[in-house]
Amino acid sequence: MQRARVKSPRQNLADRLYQQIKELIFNFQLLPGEYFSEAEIAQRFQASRTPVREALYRLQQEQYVEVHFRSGWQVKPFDFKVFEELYDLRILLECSAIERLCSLPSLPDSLQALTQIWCLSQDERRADLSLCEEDREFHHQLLAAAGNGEMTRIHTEISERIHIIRRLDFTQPERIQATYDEHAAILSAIQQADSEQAKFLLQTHIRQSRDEVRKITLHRLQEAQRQQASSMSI
Amino acid sequence: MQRARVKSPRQNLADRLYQQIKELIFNFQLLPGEYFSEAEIAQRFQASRTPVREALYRLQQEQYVEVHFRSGWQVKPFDFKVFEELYDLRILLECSAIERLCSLPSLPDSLQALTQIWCLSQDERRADLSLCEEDREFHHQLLAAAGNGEMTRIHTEISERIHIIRRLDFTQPERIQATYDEHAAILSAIQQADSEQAKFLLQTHIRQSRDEVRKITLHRLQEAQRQQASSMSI
DNA sequence: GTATTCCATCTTGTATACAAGACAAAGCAA
DNA sequence: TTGCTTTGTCTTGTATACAAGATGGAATAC
Repeated sequence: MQRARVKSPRQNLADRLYQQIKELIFNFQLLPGEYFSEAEIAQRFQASRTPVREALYRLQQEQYVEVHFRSGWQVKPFDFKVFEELYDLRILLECSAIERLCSLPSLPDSLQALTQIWCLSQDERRADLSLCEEDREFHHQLLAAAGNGEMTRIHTEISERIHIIRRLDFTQPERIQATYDEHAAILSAIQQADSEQAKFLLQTHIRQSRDEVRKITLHRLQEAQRQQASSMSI
Repeated sequence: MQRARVKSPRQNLADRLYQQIKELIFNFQLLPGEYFSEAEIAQRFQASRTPVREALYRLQQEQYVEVHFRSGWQVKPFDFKVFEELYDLRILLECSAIERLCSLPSLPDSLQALTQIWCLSQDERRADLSLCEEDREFHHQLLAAAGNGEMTRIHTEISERIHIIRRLDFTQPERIQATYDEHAAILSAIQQADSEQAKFLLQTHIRQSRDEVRKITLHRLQEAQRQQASSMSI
């Protein structure tokens, strides 16, 4: 008979590398479309190729990078069509969550907590970049509260993938104010169990974000690439 | 300047092992909850641990197995709650695909082709187990025709996970007849661009499949485990 | 008999060695 | 110059060696 066994008590080197390589990509230190080798990464982080490969294969499965047979790795080039698809998938998942939430007899506590963060008067609101994380948390909590673990897992995964461009949008003050307004309105509709209204608001909210991102991304991307280029020439 | 590079021209050993280990799980040669080690797998397939590990980590990301820190691997135990969640996610994705399809001016050719497979008279119908694959293909084509590649990718992934229990259901003749009828009705509704009717039929179809599976799985699972046990004792 | 400690064994995690093939630049022929 | 061949270097794919720690049973103390 088997005993219960520990479930990875500490973080592997491979896990750390996974995070660190992902950060390289998100910070545009590895640019979309750029080629690199396992040895480069291993040297940069003072590790051997084995855990680097493990991290890279994980990133490959999550669609961030791609391996070419004996010819190195490549950061997946930006594909705006894919981002649009991911946004649509997000809308689908979150609308489904809203429908579920509105059919519940009472709201879960986790959603009540969201009110304290988002339903604020103008002068109580924050405007720093950490709000981008709060925003992700808002949408994540919608899914989590709806109670379907698999949907939540998928939603988290695609939110993470969208994050790389979504972040670029979160520096504009008027967008931040709009986010506060829209989140508050969505929560209010859910509290009134008005499923149709909540879904409409959410769709508008996400589509707006999607359109904003579509507008600014090319510009910001070039900016990020220039920054990267100049920092490398120092 | 970088050249175009080949994209894995042949199948890796790791890829093959991934398939083979997955088959072990699907055939219940590795039972849900069972512990095993990398070395066992490596020896069984006459390979080294490296590609085995790569395959296992991939299976771990897809939720089939789990690694325990320095204490071996485990096939994830059956969790019926998860299967229910996956079924609900499938319904959501396929209903979304149907809505999209019904809004198109004309049906894609790939859907027309499905009619030839499913809209058959009683005596033209087949009844072998290969229909299980056709069934997956049917639902896959719905997603593919709707045109959202990411939704299709996710749908394929969860269909694969459901397949392990879905297969057990596909031996009952009356279930096969019902599948023919229901697929034909769904296609017909889509052809008439009757989104609501198609969605209703599809939901009923998938929920029925889910409920059937729920009923028989425990029985069949024990059967499969007995078979496995007896083949091992020979 | 029971609980505890210790140790041999087994497992994964990581590093390294080697093999097979892709790539690119140099050399060469026309 | 242009195109082809060759060859050396680089990259991933796979095998193996070693390290750190988990597990389980035997030995021990009581």
